[in-house]
Amino acid sequence: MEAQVQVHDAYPNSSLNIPLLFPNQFGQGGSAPASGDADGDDDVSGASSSQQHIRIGCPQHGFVSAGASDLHQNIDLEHPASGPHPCTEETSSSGSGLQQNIDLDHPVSGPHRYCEDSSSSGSGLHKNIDLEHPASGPHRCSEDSSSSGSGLQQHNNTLYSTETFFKFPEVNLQQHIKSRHPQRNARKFSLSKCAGECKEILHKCHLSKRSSVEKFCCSKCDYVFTTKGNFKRHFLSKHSTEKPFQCCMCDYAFTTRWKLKSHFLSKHSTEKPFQCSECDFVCTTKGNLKRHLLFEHSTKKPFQCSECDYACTKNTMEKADPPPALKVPAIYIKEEPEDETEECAEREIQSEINK
DNA sequence: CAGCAGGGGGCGC
DNA sequence: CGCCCCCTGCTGA
Ligand SMILES: [Zn+2]
Ligand SMILES: [Zn+2]
Ligand SMILES: [Zn+2]
Repeated sequence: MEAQVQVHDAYPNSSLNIPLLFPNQFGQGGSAPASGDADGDDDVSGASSSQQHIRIGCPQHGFVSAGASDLHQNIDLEHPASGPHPCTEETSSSGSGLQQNIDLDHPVSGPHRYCEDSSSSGSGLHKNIDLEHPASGPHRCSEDSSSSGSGLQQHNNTLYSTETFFKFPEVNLQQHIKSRHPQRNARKFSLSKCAGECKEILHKCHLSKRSSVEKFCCSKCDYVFTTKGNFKRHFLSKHSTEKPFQCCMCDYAFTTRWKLKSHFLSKHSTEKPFQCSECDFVCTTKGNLKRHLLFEHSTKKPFQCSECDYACTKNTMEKADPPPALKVPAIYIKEEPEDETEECAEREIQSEINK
């Protein structure tokens, strides 16, 4: 929560300036694959972990856990000493490869919590600060060799330039890793049973015999993806509980950095960079502006019923203008008049009629 | 009607 | 892989 996510300009048409206050101390604001470990710990609230007084550092990455159980759990889950070493990214699944991965601990990476002003309050995460960073006790920063109290304090002050509000709110090691070391998370993912499962349910296929284009099919839901990356994203969002990208201002977590960014911009930023050219309306997303334009300033009704003259601005199950005479289920409202969708709609209608 | 989260396509690096 | 785009669905005013 404390460090900034590197902000690419998601809104090139605006001067949107997200108040990310903390320098990216961990490196280049690195790529953070949307992936996680296998523990399935989806509780991003971070507010529930039994606290013990003994702090034990994880030998793998130096983070000082709040409790021995946390540490143990971490070691079991994050640094398996044995096992099949499934890896999605490497053809080699040998133990040495695993060791190599482990040795790559803490590459340059950026933590991925969006943080706003320190004067803000109300984040459930914030209340954990005292748990993690009491006034005394050893605090080894996982990314920093500085382990002395004063050194760390200085370190934290540097990291979290807005006084002391955002330090380490995470209450256990896993949460710490999730929030601080996404890159590392990615590696863990590659080692985890989660990744193994991901690999298991990925079926490469060629949709058409004529086509040489490889497609990626999820065997769990039979969805076909055009790229492996899209499949992986799908896996993470649908078949995994991991959401490594946590918002610092609320308890929401996301599977991708971009979604976190979107969330932060819409929920925690006061900026509304999208201004309607026809009225005073402003909003946070381009999509909303587009919808507004469609609803408010367009006389076009692109969605024409194939069965009658009814037309409207929507093609969804949202409340649309009810058809004049008969209530036509949304399924009967055909899409934009493209050949394929038209055929599709016709087929659907036919099948409904046949029922 | 607007805010916002979820999810997939696709492009550029 | 990160990012942007788009669409969809849910929700509440
Ligand atoms: Zn699936
Ligand atoms: Zn948030
Ligand atoms: Zn307008």
